[in-house]
Amino acid sequence: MSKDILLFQTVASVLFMNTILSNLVPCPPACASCQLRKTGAFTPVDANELAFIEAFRSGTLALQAGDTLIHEQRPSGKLFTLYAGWAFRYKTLSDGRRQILNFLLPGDLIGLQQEFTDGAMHGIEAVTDISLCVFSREKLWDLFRSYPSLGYDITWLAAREEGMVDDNLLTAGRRNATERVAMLLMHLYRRLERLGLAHDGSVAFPINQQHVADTLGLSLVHTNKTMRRLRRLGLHEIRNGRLWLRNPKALQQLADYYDVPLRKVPLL
Amino acid sequence: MSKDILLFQTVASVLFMNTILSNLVPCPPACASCQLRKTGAFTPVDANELAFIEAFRSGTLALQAGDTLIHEQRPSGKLFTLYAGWAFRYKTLSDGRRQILNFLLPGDLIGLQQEFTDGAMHGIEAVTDISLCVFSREKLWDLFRSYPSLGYDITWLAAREEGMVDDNLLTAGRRNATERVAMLLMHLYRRLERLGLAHDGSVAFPINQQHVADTLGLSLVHTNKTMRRLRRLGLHEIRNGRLWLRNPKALQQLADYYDVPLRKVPLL
DNA sequence: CGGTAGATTGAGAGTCCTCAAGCTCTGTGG
DNA sequence: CCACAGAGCTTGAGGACTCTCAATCTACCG
Repeated sequence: MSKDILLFQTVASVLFMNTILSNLVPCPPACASCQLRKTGAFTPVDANELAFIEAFRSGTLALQAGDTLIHEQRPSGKLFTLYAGWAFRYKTLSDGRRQILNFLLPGDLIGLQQEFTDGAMHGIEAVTDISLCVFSREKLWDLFRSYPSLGYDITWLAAREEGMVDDNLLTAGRRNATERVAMLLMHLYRRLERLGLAHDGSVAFPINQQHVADTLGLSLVHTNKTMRRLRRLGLHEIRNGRLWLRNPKALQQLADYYDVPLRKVPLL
Repeated sequence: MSKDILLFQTVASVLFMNTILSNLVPCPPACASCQLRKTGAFTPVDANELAFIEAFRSGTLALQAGDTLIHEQRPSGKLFTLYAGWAFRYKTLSDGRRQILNFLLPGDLIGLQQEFTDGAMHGIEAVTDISLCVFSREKLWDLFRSYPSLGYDITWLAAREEGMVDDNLLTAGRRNATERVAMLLMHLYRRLERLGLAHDGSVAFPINQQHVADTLGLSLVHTNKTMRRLRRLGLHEIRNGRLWLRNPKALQQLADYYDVPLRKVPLL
């Protein structure tokens, strides 16, 4: 830590420091100044809806990389919208084998299944430092009653996430290691790009090979060898926490990936 | 076909014949006489809601085993509730590899993702002859607006189905062949049991080993060898289209399966 | 009795996994 | 300024699990 930073720390709160050090983007105090909505990736809401969302929101929350937002098995009582950073949903078997179900990126609604699903639960863990808007579950019914349009949006989000898990199941069940890696790279790149998070042909890529392995249902070693090969073939490059698709065409073909028209998505 | 049947055919419509021959249970003309609701597996609705559902329903449909209800890629414009029989959701890669995403049993809502999901679509195929209630998608928004409680129910169903796909992803990604088979047998048995479809310790089991393989992400041959072994070990038995769990404890342990308290589920 | 769908089995080949080390980079402490 | 520890990435080797190919067998149907 440099002298300047140390000096700075004497006048800034530790919390704020963490923010600076990790590049965490905190949630804005009011939904009106939400930066996510300005990306154009989300469906617009009218003033009334926005006001309701604002009232629905019970606060914000910041977690550090590696923290657990929702524990497997333990119901959470809250809903969240991920505002900044990466997280993932996962399930584990009792002997520790872990499967990542899907990654959560800014704008994703978190915790909906906790309420409804009757199977065992899933956990949610932060990949990077993250900031979230918090909603209380008790008010969810109010939302459906008062603003059916928002209820409709929530159903949309639920169905969209299911579609994502569907894709991951197809990948884990029927693609080989090479195809799986290619699929994941394409999928994440496109999602981030849609959010306007691609810069100079690259996107942030904060996950490690263990995350990739747990997502794809592969071992760490085989994941490594597969990614290494794809990199040697010049298909992609991961460096300094960023991902470049050096040959998207080839990756797309390998993965049997189809680009879909980017639709706007609801944002709560 | 026996003489009696041939004789009978002369006075009955072919459609009706199909019904008889396949044991198809047709949808009742009115929701008030819905047999599914009487099973006790579903959350009760009040008279107003029931009336709305009745109005929402635009008709019924019967399909034969093997028929495709919704084609991959092609949007369907309709929603369905499966009334009787088995179906499944699936996705395929362009070279034909198929992954079954989840099985659909009586009471399951079908086609919700078609509206919302932005990835490629999934197909839906009938395993047995099936009968369905049909709803027009245009009225879905009406439903949310007029009966927020039903909108809430639909979100519930969407989240519940996602939970099921989550489980299947964990299975395909992290369980070995033996565990996968054990998991599927437990899962299907419990779901059918909950619907009151277990009789004398067995449930209908109309799927073949190719279905099992496509569900679990295994090859047909390896699926066969695995199921054969479990049967030799006395864990289960499949005969005449029915499934017996001869040793549920062992299956449960193998699969790392946890029985969950059976909650009532909404029914549209 | 031939034809077809589905279940079985054997054999050999691959893909993927586990075990075991090294290597690189970064932050920490002496 | 360098040794050291920890996290993450890489590589090699051998073995286990699954896959593909090829038949055979059974049950049911016309």
